[in-house]
Amino acid sequence: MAAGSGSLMWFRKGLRIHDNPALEYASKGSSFMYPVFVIDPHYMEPDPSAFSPGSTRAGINRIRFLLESLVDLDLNLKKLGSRLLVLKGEPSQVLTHCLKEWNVKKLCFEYDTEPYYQALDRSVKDYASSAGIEVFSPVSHTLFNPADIIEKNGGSPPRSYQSFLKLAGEPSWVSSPLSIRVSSLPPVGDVGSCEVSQVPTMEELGYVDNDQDELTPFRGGESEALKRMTESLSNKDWVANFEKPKGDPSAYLKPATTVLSPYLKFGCLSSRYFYQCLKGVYKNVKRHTLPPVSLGGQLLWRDFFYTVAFGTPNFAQMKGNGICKQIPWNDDEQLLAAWRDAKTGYPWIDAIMVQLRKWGWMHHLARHCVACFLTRGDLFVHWEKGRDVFERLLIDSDWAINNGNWLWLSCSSFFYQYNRIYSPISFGKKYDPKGNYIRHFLPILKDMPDEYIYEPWTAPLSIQTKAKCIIGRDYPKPG
DNA sequence: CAGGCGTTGCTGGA
DNA sequence: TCCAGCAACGCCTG
Repeated sequence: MAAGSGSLMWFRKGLRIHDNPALEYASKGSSFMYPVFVIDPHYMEPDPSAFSPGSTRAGINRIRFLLESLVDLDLNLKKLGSRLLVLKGEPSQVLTHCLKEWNVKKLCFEYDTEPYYQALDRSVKDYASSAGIEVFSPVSHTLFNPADIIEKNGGSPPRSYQSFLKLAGEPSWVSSPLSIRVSSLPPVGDVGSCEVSQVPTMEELGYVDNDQDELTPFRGGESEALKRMTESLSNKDWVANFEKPKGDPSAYLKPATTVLSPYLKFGCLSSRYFYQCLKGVYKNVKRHTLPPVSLGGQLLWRDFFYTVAFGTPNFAQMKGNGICKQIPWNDDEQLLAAWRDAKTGYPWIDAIMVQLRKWGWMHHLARHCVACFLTRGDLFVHWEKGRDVFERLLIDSDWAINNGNWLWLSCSSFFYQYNRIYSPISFGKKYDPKGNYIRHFLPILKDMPDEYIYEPWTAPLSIQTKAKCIIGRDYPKPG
């Protein structure tokens, strides 16, 4: 096939050109480079039996976000003289076939700490080394290498944020420039018999009858990520004074946070580049907030959860998880379904669940409210059940962070002050006394007077009639 | 092994 | 807006 040396750049996360060491290495000294993304049926196969449109593991919002990110990646590759090759199938089989067919000498992909990729990458690496192919798999998804932190701590991950900070220190790369701009890439070689396609549409993937009436307002892709980051960082005052717990969870027209999490999840934005840019802002202001509440602190939380998740066997479950408190949760499918389908009868809780379903994103504190409500706060349903719903519906769904936060909120690990419960009535009222957030996501309650919007079951029947919302008929009464 | 402390609770009072 | 009181867990440090 290709004379000289060819390389294969395998994209999974890390859907970006900037600060992408695997891409840089793949392009260096190669006469051909094959940039590949594999549509993995494990994640992408439509599942009509799921509780909302999408696949078994991802709702349509996240699948759409991924496809948008791939389209943008393809465009950015094309500007550099390359393009994205999309293939379908079980990734290790597809990869093995491509490696054989294209006769490449180098296989490059970003290191991934999730169990699914740990197993997958093992099999791909095994094949590559048996075939004499060089494998380059750098850590570039997080600020630190989780394995380094664990080693520094004597083999086990730190279990508190403060001890994590001490172990981590400043990232080694922080003062040296990251590779942000790429001027050109090697051309794509002959694809031979491999079935290469363009980035598919939702319809081509088999998502035909999307009955969802409102889709996420957040568009995927590296270009959008960089634009969004630049906009957020341009408000230096806001950046310098950012305190996560002071954000307003009911703000939806202009969210109280950056909403960069979905871009970090897919690697459309490099967390390291974000960190460096943030440092640049901090340098130019008199004073700024600090971890854990600062904006930079949020990136460190991300690394904290990646580190604990990587170093904890059975992290994503209660049983066999050494850091998880063993709690006799109930297994009530009806309570779970009411929570999942926004039918608890508490407008604040239900509105958040509707935002999750429609947007695939809610404010961090809103997530806390519904997670607390499902588990230790009210329903006492197993955190793994809530985790599954979030994992599927969130566009920023991240294995380590999602599981970590469910462990946190259910008081199973990291946090144990179980008497601190978010009130499903008064917590939201503090921020949004008129209930604008509820009215937007639960329009059935849009004419309910302010004084009853958080507790509509207390409204006299005459008021309910006037508001065209009878509790128990048009909107549920709390169980 | 005891004491300090922990990103983001709630209510009620000043 | 800030505080005390509530009741009280378990990790980390010395």
